[in-house]
Amino acid sequence: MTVSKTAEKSSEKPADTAKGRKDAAEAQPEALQLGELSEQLGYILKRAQLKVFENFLRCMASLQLTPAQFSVLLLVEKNPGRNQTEIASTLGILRPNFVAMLDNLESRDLCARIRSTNDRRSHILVLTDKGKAVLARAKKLVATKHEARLNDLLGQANREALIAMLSKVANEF
Amino acid sequence: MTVSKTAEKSSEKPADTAKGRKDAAEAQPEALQLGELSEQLGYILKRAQLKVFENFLRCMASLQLTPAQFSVLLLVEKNPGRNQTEIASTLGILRPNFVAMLDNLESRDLCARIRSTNDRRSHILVLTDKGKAVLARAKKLVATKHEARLNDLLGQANREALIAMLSKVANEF
DNA sequence: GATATTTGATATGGTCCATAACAATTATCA
DNA sequence: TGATAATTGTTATGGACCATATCAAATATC
Repeated sequence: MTVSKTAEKSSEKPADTAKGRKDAAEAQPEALQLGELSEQLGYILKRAQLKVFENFLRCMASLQLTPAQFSVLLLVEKNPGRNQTEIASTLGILRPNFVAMLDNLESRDLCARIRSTNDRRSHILVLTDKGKAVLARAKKLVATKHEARLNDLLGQANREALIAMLSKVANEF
Repeated sequence: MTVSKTAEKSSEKPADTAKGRKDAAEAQPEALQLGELSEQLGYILKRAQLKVFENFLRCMASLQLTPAQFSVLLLVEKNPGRNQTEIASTLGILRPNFVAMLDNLESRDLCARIRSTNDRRSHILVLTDKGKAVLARAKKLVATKHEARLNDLLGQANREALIAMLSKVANEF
């Protein structure tokens, strides 16, 4: 389905620099027909997902949190005392790829790895005080600037219906 | 929001090999609490998108078409006589990245680049006969095996509502 | 006709995802 | 108990996808 993440650079200049144009009569850029593409589930899903992630990053610019990082902080907060493998696998992150991610969060003093006394192989993950504070601010930004945008766009009822249907697709498709 | 594409390997073995467990009483894997994550738009969107792409690839296994390749074939069919830049930009693909993609499709004799006589810089894209035939079969597979699955899951009305809302998000978020 | 722009292409780097392999630690069980 | 298997975090590595700079050929602009 394609749809890159190039984002806002839709080059809103008149685009009058098209080619096939002799008179001043036909000056349209002759937009392409999307055709059946505009009803393809995967195509629309990916476009929507890219737009949502873009907006998320803009809303979180002041905290410098990516969607993935935000999800890690949320999950660690809700599940204290879990190790890397448990957190990573719940999020669908492979353990090897989770290492660098945690290195990042830990270097920013947002979370910490603690050697478990029960099983000295594993690292228990916890949020630092700063991590808790940042997550609290992040939640507010997400709620007021990000999720609220869905209400403005779809309305409360439709927003809930959308989330419900997407969950169903994510779980049962 | 994370959610890798590791797919089906959810390791459905009893997972009884957990740690904190002395008696046979408490043998649950103690699933993590998703908490607010399960209502995060981006998280669910990405999960749903990965599932849909997975299913798309399975449905198209016999034709070896990725979602991106399918979208290119669809767009070229609906817009004959367009060049690489036009097709690529409509799909949100950057021109440099579109080259290898076309090399692939052309090597499989699904589409062809034709030097334009009007503007000898550009390559007009067309589907080959084989490309048209493959696309026709692909459409049928997508309709019967892929998109039909949404109806089975949500019902016709909800399916249309979901597509409409996702389009709105993709265009106006 | 000199300069700028466009098109397809190459080279390159970044990010994310996936697999193999390893040391340290723990579990299994003969 | 002790040999073997499994688990945890980690490193190394490769692939797929995305983005930028740059280039030659062709065209547009002035």
